[in-house]
Amino acid sequence: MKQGEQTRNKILKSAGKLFYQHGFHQTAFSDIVHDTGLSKGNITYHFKSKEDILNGVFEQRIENTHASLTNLDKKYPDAALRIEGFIDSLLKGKSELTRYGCRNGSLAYELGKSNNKTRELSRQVFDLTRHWLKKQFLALGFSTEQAGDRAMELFTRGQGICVISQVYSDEKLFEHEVTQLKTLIHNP
Amino acid sequence: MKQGEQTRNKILKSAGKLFYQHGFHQTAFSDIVHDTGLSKGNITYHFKSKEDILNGVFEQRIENTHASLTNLDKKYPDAALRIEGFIDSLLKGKSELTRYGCRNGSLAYELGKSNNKTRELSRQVFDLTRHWLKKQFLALGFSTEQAGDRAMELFTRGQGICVISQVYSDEKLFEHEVTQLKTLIHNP
DNA sequence: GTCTATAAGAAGATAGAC
DNA sequence: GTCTATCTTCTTATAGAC
Repeated sequence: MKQGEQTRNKILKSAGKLFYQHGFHQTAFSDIVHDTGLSKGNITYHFKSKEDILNGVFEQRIENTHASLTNLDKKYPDAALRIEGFIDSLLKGKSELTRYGCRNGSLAYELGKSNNKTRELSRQVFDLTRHWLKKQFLALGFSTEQAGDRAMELFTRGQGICVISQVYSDEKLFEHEVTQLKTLIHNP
Repeated sequence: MKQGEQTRNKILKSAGKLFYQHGFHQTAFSDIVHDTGLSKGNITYHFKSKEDILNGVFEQRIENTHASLTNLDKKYPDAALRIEGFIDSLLKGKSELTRYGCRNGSLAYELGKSNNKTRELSRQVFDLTRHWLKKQFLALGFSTEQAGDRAMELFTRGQGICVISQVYSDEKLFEHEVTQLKTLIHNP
């Protein structure tokens, strides 16, 4: 990896973390400067504005989400196990998810009200997971309509759980609600 | 109503709308000045800081939520009808809810990451609805545990639907998902 | 590519007149 | 109670040296 590319990734990683943990508007340019240890000028060289960094973060997340889902496909041969693996990955991240909410959902919710570009990018990230889930439910034998409904229910409940358990700062609540999502795999 | 109180309410109404439609950090003090038609000095006379306005908005929402739920109690004699009335009120607000998300959830999600006071106030608003829902499910004959689970499921799904349908800017999606919440009233 | 220094603007909070 | 005017700080963006 060239040095420029390395710096670029460092900025995106740092900004992605800060936007997630504090929100976009509560993250100042100078926060990214501090966190990366780079100079303001250097960051500006790679990204012409804060919004430009945001777009880069989203692109990175599209890649990461795609990689995670592909990883589940490789790890588990069976659709039921894949969905279970997906839910388990939520459980594994319960501490972060309870504290800061969903990486994508919280950012989308903060910025989607006004920023169309962000809403479009959020949609792309969401679609990756939503379509993957639908595919798994189809493989389980559900009809197209049913599979779409199941995927959407699992998805919306996941998002809602993140909102609620963050407000209540309650990991037990998170765990209980997310575990219940597994009933969606089998019940008719 | 005294003039001071009138002005105070005017500020809260305006700020509540702006915080909801644009988010807290994307609403500047000057936006509230413009929207109310009042002077900056006058607003500062009633609220010593922007965060003070925020707290006022939350107090107002606690009152409004309480009033809405009491209203449902008066309007419908039966628990099933009350829950249905609750869900119908969501459907009635679909345009706003799809565009800006949940009044309380979106603000809670934006600010809950860092602001403890806000998280505490959000919790109070959430609890009102959550406990009310649980009470209705208890009246329907569910066990304490089941009623709590139902209330929480209805609540989290509602929140999740708001996040998702905002990202997709899709009222049809909102309507479809919210309507499905009615199955929670009867199914075992 | 990376740095320091600075500009230009917006934000929230304050002071004092009426 | 309500206004105008000002202060201070923070935030983003830019310019130019190395």
